[in-house]
Amino acid sequence: MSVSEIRRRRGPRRALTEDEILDAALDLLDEGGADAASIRGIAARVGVAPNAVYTYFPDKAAVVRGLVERLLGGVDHDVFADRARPWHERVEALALELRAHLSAHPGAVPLMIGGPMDGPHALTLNERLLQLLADAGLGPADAARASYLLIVYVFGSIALEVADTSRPGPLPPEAERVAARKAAFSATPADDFPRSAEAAATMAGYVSTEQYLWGLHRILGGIAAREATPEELGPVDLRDRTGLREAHSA
Amino acid sequence: MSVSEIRRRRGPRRALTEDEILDAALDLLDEGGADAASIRGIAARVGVAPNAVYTYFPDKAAVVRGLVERLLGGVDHDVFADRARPWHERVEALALELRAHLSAHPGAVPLMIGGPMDGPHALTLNERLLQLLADAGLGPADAARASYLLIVYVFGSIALEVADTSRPGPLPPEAERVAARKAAFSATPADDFPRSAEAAATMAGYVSTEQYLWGLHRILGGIAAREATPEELGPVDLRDRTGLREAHSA
DNA sequence: ACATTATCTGGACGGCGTACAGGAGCGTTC
DNA sequence: GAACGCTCCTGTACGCCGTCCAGATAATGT
Repeated sequence: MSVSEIRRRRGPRRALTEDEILDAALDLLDEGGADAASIRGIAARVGVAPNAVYTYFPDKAAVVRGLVERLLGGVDHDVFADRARPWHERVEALALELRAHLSAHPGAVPLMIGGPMDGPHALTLNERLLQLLADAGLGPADAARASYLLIVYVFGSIALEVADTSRPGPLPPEAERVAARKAAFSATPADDFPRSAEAAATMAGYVSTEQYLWGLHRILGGIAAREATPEELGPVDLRDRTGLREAHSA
Repeated sequence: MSVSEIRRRRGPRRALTEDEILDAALDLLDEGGADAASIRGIAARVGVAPNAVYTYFPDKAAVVRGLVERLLGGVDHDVFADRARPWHERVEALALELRAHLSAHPGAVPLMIGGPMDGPHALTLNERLLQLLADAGLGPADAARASYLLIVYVFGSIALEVADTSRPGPLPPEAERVAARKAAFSATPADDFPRSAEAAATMAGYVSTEQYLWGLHRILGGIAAREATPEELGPVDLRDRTGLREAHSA
């Protein structure tokens, strides 16, 4: 301490740091959901006027980007760094670590999928995953597609889970969520949706982490099978209407 | 036409219908993104005062729910209804139909994953998918988990894709999106992220629909393998920190 | 000491979702 | 047919949001 920081700026000393602002934003996010993390709320929490925040971030989107970056930076890389373990165990460890880490701040999940994740921490995470898949013996193309698949599953799964319990505040414990889900689904008319009702009754015995891992294991199995027999993509009728709309122009 | 509708309400005739409001909301969504679909904007487009909308919907969330329901209701069920075809082809047809349908309104994707999809059309879709998986020979529990896995993949994949090109308006054609992606990724410093850069270079040759199908095929393969050898879930270290937080209370 | 520049403030603008009160249209009931 | 009562739409307003502008203040470079 007491190390006098060299100050390059000319004006008065800053009252805060970017990190303090992100801390306040994260607290508000955890307490009151995404709506509570407003510029004015953040400013009030750190004790400055609302527009003082614009000294540190150019606009709210930058604050959100910083928040996402901070959260992704907190992911523990050690739990899947051991290259001696089988690759699917390492992927599973990564998936569980990410899930645990992101579920601790459910309000941030919509912010993540709301914009591109291209910050340095996001890229680092992607890089680690690609390295992991390369260790597993996948070629560059398959590794890239497999990482995309895994990322979609991990983030999509958490996003859907958060969406189902979208009240602000921390996620309730898993048992409670399962119970609420059971109640909600069993309220669906079994006459109109017999299989949904049956599925609800069956699924109620499974905690959602187990369900999460089931899907992850199917994906890992599919990737492993692809690795074993790398046949080409079958003849598929690509009917991407999105691309067709502006065809024949230009 | 000219069928005089019986009017049960006592007051003056309604100037609009719920559908007109949803039409206007969808138009605004397509033109200007999620932000443009405001209550005031919708009201202006249909030519009423902003609060007149509250005659038809109790609040904005209800409008959004109606919008999501309308979009899900527009999914063509015929493309995967043929029970004579192999089940994985039917799932693929469903996935492609959903992708094409939702990509036509990218602004709506954040609205879908922003809240639970529990409307009648959403349940119908889930019901069809469960039926499809039951036709494939999966038991109720596996069918439920497999449908969850597929739904996560389809919606998560579209959501991430939309997030990467989050400017309002319709999605650009696929070739353009791939080019933009290539440019963005190749701008990542190859020194810090060598594998990401390599992946970007490799992936640039693949259109995103192909990538989408690659992941889908891995999932289908994983499900099929599970169907063939239904071994139990392996011994997995469940470390759900979410559930642990409130343990030992109550 | 002076000029320069970064920082924070009060105030304001336009937009949002939405609540409240009032007036006008229309079916119901005497 | 006239009065009633319900329904719809409007004007207005409140509190919130993100963000900009002008001004005061504090620190640095010269």
